[in-house]
Amino acid sequence: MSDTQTLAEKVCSELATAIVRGEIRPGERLSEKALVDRYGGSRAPMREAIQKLEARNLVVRIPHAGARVVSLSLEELRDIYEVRLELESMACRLAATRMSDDEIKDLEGLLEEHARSIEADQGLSYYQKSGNLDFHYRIIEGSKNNRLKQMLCGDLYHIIRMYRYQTSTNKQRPRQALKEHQRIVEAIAARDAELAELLMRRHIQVSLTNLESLLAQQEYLS
Amino acid sequence: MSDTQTLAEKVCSELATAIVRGEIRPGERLSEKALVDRYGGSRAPMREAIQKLEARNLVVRIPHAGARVVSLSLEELRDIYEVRLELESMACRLAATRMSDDEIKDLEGLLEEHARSIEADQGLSYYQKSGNLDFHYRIIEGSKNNRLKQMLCGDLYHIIRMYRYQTSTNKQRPRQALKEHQRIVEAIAARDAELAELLMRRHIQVSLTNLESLLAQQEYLS
DNA sequence: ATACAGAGTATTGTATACAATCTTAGTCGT
DNA sequence: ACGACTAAGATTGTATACAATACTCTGTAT
Repeated sequence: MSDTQTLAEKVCSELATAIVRGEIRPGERLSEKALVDRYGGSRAPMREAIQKLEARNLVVRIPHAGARVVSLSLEELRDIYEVRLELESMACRLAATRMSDDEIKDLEGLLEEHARSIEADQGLSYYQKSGNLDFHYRIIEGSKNNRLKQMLCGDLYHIIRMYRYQTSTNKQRPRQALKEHQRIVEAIAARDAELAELLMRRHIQVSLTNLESLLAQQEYLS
Repeated sequence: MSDTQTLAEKVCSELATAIVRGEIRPGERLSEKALVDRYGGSRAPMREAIQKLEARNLVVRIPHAGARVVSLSLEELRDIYEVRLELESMACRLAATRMSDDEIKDLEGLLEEHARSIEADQGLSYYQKSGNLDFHYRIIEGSKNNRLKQMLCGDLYHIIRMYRYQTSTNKQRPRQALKEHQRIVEAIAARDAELAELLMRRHIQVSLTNLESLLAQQEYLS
């Protein structure tokens, strides 16, 4: 069971990271021939890779006209954030009743690690990069709802990460974010689902609010 | 712009309805050759059709092993209902603030139609079939959130309709459901987002509660 | 009788070739 | 100068052929 991975899957995941990293820009075209030239193989696997990306909402395909990297308007981005806000709050509520004591212990340990990393003031970027995601990911895991997990991690997060430069709020408030994380975990440990949901909602709300103010500015211009 | 629809799309939508109607049963295999024999054409479009179905979560594909119609456990179904409950409640909350007065008027008209149809006691099945869906669809539309609409109508509803025999609750309570619909619309018309969300949540909750009791029974057996 | 191994078949993954559609550049007319 | 039409080129949709993998059935050994 070494490399049973299909070529289409490999190309798909490579393209996905390239898109998320911005190496391929929104609106840019993905021609099948160009992918053949770049990754080798034939058109069939490339086509399949593109379709997989379409399923992840990373590209838009128009019959006979080709595929383009998705290019979201601010309004579409607001829609996504709105849904994410709701689903992740829900996940937090469920996690408060469904996480095992051990999982909660682990989560507390993770936060302590983050705290140390911040105090050392050198893992700041670490905290930003994977730490924040890690925390949210564990909450989602804790919801014990696989469909929810699939929707949040599979569909929404790819796009959110792609446009993460919008979430400039989080950049210089790691301590504040950590505090909020801690209070969320406290609520979960207390099995207080309502409070946990509320705190998570507030925690994510800042990004959404920012986005909405951007939207408002944009409307002034038109 | 007559029949610019691609063969893969045609096969995909035909298969989708066949799956939702139960003509192709959960767990059944979808061989590419069989599809060629049934729908004509060659393997390439059939493959693409299957991939599209996978994107809709109607089939599961395993590399080198083929595709099967998705077969959900009760637990997976619970997950889906849980997410649907949350998202549709959210849609209702948003609709209360975002629907235009005209749209609300239309919605009230729709409910009056349903009422007549029920009193006549002949369109009972009509109410069940498209009427119920129509109501929920309009609320979702009213949320003005296209991503939310896509998730609910595109991904979740296909599967929910596929397993609708589970929602036996709704069968003999059209009057009750209509009442609930009316109160929801009243809340929307009053622009009371919180109440509208709460009422929708309760309205859908019965199905979820049923499912959970089924789950509980199942656990007794194991 | 059951479990395991292996060959053969069937099915999927990939490559290439052809047909249909769109895009683009250029020309013509107003 | 600008817009509509036309034709060449490029790209996608479809068909067919080959390669790689998985499934199945048979036979043997325990």
